[in-house]
Amino acid sequence: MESRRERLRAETAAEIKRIALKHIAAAGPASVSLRAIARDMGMTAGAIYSYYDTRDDLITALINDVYTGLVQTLEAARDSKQADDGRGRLLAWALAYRKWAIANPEEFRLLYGDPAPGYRIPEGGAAAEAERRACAGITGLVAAAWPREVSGTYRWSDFEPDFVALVRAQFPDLPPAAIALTLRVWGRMHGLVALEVYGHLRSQIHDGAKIFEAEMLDMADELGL
Amino acid sequence: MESRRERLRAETAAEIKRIALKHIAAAGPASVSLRAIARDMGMTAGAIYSYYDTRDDLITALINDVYTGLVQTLEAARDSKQADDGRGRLLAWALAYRKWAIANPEEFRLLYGDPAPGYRIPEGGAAAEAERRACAGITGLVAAAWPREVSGTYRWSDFEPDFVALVRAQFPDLPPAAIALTLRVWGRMHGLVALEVYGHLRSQIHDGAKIFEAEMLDMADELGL
DNA sequence: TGTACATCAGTGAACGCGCGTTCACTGATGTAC
DNA sequence: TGTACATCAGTGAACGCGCGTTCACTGATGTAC
Repeated sequence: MESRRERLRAETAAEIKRIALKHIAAAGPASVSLRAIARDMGMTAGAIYSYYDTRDDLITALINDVYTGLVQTLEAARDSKQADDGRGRLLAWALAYRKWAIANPEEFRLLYGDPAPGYRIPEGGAAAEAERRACAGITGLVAAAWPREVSGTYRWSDFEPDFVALVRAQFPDLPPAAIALTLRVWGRMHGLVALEVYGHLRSQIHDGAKIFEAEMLDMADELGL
Repeated sequence: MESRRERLRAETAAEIKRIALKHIAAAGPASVSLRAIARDMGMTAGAIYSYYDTRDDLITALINDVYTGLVQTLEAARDSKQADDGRGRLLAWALAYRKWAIANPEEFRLLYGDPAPGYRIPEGGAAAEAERRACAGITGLVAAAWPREVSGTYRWSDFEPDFVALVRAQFPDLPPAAIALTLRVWGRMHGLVALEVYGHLRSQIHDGAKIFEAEMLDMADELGL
């Protein structure tokens, strides 16, 4: 029931994002400028305002798209392994995370660095939704390794209520300590990748794949997977 | 043997950095602007060019100072523990890393995020020197846990030659696998801190201290410390 | 101690840039009769 | 099928902004005799 006009409109909105992403990939998140995008599209800068109210709105849309894409990639990698292969699923997720980051460093910076000068991430946006989904994915991977022993004792009140509600709905049997472990696993996956993408391993090592894989293998061992 | 003029000059150069750091702490690394600094100092923007040839030169100087300060903090924390307390020293270093990052989030972003729009880190600068020093510090902590078993087999050629030379001079008995472990330890320390500083744990947890400490305790255990 | 000169930190004005955003408008596309 | 009108995507010019950088200059501070 969508008119020709609506279709064209949606296509233009999508092309704006496509060009913006091209700029990000080429020169980093800071290079997203409405004028530059318009120039590339053969349009006037003002025209973009029919599609996005504000530059920040566009950035938000980009973050949503990129984050959703990343999560889909991770889920697909995980699901390429048998459901009962907890170890394989965890490793597939982790390696896909690094692979995506190395292949899309600027997009990684968009999500996990400073998205753009002066930009503030909106509180309840769709990026937060994608982040929740990623987090739930890791929780599922950790759940496969449960029960087990970890450092520290936790209560549900250690976590944000909204997040607790979400987790408990999806994983009714997991204790708070498992959530703590989920976040730790996430951090452990993230650390080497962030260092590598931001160039901090460059003067030590040419390729971070090997130590990242070793780290993830040992992590899987320690999780008992 | 320094003249009055030289002293004043050095003081002004230092004040420029001090004000720049204040701006970074207040509004992030992207907010460093020569004009804003000059304004705060009651000077003209052009005057800064007697002290720093370029905006990027100033940023480089800031990164050097901040990184050096961080490394000194870490070394001091480590050295507050007995030399034979390998576990205590590792934990002191790690906790000091997070504490510094949480207390100085914008400085952390300056070092580990995008320093400033359009800024490229110079190759052989003093920031690289500070990074080497940090890396050597962790190597020392890992050395205390050696020998032990880890995933993967390594050759010296897996690492950058300059870095290898440095490590072998300082720790002649360590094998390449220990260096790999050093980088992994660094990554593991960095991951949760980076996520927390960039706000990615905000919707899950109010305070990352507890899970970070648990992660570091388990890491020390796994290192056999 | 006093004078003549050199140094050099800081001024102020200018250059040229790209940016986000607004707004009155044009002209093509769609709709209703 | 043809006409009258409504919609609305995109124009182009403007606003005001802050930025890095350059440059001829002034005037105070230091130096040499």
